[in-house]
Amino acid sequence: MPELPEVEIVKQSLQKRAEFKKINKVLIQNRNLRFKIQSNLENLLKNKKIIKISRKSKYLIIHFKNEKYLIIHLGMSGTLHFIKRNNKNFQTNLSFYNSKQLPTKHNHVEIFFSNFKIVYNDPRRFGFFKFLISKKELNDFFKNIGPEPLEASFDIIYLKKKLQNREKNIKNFLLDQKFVSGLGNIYANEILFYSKIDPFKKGKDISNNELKQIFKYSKLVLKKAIKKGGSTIRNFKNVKGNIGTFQKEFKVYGKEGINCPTKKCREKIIRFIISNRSTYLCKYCQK
DNA sequence: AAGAGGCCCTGATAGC
DNA sequence: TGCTATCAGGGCCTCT
Repeated sequence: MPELPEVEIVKQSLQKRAEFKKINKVLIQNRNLRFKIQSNLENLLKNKKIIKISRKSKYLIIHFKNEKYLIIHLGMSGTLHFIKRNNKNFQTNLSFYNSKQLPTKHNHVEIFFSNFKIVYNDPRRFGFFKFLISKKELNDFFKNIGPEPLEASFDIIYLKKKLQNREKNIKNFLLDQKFVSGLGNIYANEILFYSKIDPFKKGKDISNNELKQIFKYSKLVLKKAIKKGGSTIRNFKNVKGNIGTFQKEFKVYGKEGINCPTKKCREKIIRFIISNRSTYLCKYCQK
């Protein structure tokens, strides 16, 4: 589910419920995520109090004291579920919770607090958990991650410098986390539609005016998506929490064959594949 | 070095 | 009903 706006929404609800809370116990059902979960993660997290929860691009960062961090990435299909304890006899068993909303399969990690637990579910297992033991490890982890569109360092000068003389098309640039972080396939498509730029256009061919459009709409689209609670598509049954509505505002993503939403434009949205990712555009509006 | 594509994995859906 | 093919919100790795 997660591009920057969706991870931001998850972060906000995590903050509300788990910030300043102590982890009592961790149960790992399946360690084989994108990277194998380290064998001592349960011990590392046991009895640790969460002092802060933040987000960097599509990564969640759980902060503990003495510069210890847990990175959580949701991959393509990762979700976090909050399950309240409803039984005086606290048991580390899924069946002891009112968990009708919880999927029955792929609940890989359970993090127990005194009155609730957080369950990590991920059918495709492209997500991961990684524990970092110093500020330096944290900095190193993010050293190849570029600025988010909403950060100050993402400005016209930066854009121009990065795109000039480059053969790579602008769609791939927007998906390249080293160049700009937090965007994924949905928002890259949407931003290019708003900016009226052909996704196939090479970095070196992007005009100054087009740079301004990318600058403007990458911020605008993300802000609006966050405001709408993110996008919820391909809703997994029984999953609660994914209540975003930005998918209702998609202009081109998933709209193949639909009329272009631009007033007076009579073209239909078409779909191409760029680097194995579906790319939607109006060939009349996007030049 | 830069850029494109393969691949990790499961599930939903479409078409026969 | 049951196959098969295709597609999916990410990103690391390998090849050219």
